[in-house]
Amino acid sequence: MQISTKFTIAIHILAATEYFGKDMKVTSDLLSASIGANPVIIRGLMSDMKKAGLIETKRGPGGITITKPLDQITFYDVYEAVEKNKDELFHFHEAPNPNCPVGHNIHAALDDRLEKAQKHFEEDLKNYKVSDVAKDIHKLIKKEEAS
Amino acid sequence: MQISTKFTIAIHILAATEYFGKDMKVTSDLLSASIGANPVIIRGLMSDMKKAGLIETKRGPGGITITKPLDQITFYDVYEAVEKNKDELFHFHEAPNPNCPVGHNIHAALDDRLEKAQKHFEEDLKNYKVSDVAKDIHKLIKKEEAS
DNA sequence: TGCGATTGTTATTCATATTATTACATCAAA
DNA sequence: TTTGATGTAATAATATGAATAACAATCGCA
Repeated sequence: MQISTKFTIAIHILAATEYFGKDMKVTSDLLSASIGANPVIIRGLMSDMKKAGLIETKRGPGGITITKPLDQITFYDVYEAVEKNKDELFHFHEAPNPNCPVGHNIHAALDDRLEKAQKHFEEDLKNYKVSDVAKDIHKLIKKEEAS
Repeated sequence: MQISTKFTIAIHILAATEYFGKDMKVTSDLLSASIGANPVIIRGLMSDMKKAGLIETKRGPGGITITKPLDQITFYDVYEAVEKNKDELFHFHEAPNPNCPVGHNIHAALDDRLEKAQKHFEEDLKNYKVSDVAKDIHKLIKKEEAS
């Protein structure tokens, strides 16, 4: 029961692109090295985020460009872009017995509440900006360099 | 990426026990039939909920007894009792590169925010009471019987 | 005391989802 | 047209979830 690594990897992609993008070309191979995940996974996430309008990619010359300022990208944007099965955070058991009065009605009694909880979770994700993560990384790196 | 069926099954167990408990002995086999899941799974969840103090069980004579009034059991109590890996809702990729400044600091920059989002999710689950589900089931069954 | 019923628990298998890997087509720019 | 990157499919490896079988442990009752 965990949200897949795709989510944290995608945020890592954005943060690393912001950090390295000024100085060098950011490719799936470079990101793969920073993240420690397979380049194909990175490319898949790049593709997902491209479809969601968060980044631009180019073949050949390669490299990622972030299309929106990071302070306009929330955790929810990333979550929505890359996570599968996000439509149903809760997983209902398949076959409650239709001949049992409880089994027959459990769905109706539960679904609204689960949807509400899921909605609240998603809304909360909108409160975290990727730019804040990027800022913290800059700070942490500066602190390291100073010491 | 889904919360396992354990959670909804556990709520089903409580609701069915409340509904049937007055009239008959509620065993893992009975629940298994209502829920459509294997009795061993049910027993495992019974055991988890027993440890969490939500129900009492007995061998031999068998049957579940709910030890707390249902309006004192929230979705969070159930979630906490049965869900594995609930300590880390978000799944970090294992091996960010320690030699990369971003890979090296991504954890520190992200963990607090992920913990906060997780905490909010858990807090929200405390707003839903199992008794409300049970009440709705009673209502729905009565409506069916009337028609 | 011994029997039947039920929970408690382990081990095994099966199914599904996640991640890694290989391979190669596609495309953009020099 | 060559080079270097993305895009994507197919496959394998791994992890997790769930089903199942088997049996020990326990309780109540005759």
